[in-house]
Amino acid sequence: MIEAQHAHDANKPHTPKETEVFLDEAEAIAESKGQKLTPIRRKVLELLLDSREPAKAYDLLEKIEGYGAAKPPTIYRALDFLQSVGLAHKIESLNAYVACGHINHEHSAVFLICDKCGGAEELHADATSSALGEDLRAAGFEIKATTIEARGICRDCNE
Amino acid sequence: MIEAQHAHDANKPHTPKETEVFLDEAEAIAESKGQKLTPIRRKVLELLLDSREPAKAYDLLEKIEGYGAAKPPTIYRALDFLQSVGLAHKIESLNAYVACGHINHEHSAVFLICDKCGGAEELHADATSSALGEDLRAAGFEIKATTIEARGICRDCNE
DNA sequence: TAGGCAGAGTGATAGAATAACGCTAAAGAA
DNA sequence: TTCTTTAGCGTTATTCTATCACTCTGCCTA
Repeated sequence: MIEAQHAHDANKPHTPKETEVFLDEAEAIAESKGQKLTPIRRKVLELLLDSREPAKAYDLLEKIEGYGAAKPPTIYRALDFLQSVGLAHKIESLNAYVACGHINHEHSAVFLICDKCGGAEELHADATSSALGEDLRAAGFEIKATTIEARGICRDCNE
Repeated sequence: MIEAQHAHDANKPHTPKETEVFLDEAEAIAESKGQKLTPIRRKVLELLLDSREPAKAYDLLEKIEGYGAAKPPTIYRALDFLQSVGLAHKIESLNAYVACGHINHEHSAVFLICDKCGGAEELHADATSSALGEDLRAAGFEIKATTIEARGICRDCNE
């Protein structure tokens, strides 16, 4: 098992150094799953990490441009890959993407989306997850994946 | 308070009669909020009720056609209205819409989306809702709305 | 009656995502 | 090594989802 206990806090800006460390961890994680973090995938993940807010696919498209004018499928393929190995999430209610802040957790994450600052915090909400699992089992539903998102005002914006 | 305890089960097909009764209830609900269930809004709600699966906006567009060729804004305005008065929900992970099956609940609904039959059951998951409220309070987050959706296989399809 | 406004029509466009194809280069088999 | 396969990416086009900006109408109210 790869140890990817990374230093940075997903909700704070990070230094270039931290980002690079994280990207190297991500590469190791991908390889531990027999997958490759190609330059494009790495670049997209880097953009997600650098973004203070959930990133839209077409914004990534523009930002990656200096790199070699990317077209939509390029971005979407990279995003699909990152999601498939657990390095990124899609926030359905925003049609936007974030780097995963909790590598190594078999998580069903909860996202707290602040309507004021536009940020999205990834919360590891154990009570919610287990309650949901319970409610769904009771309903006879076999879970494959869950999406939990909350809109509101975050702690910082409420001060 | 209007009593809108309606007879039909949201996950079973309903008779035209049931649909009409429900639409009349819906009209009363809208009016109790100082809003009007105009013919277009009523028609869109009717289409949602008649649909066995979550309905896509552009499918509604086609179905409403005999009615007077509608354009996208017409549908989206009707859907926005229905959501605003709690008569419909958007399922974010499908970009599709359903009539609300639990009128009169101040609910944060949970949707169980079956990958096999394509249906979406609206579940009143109390344990989950309160756990989520708890987790979010603990995180200092002020909730305005929540989206909870599960993908998987429903009870019926598992038999 | 005049004014204001919500609702709806309409054409255009923005934004999100995928289809379908071909090319290349690296990995695996012979 | 050489052949074969396949994953990844480039490219064009298209589909699907949603909103903008403007107009018109009919209702309510002053």
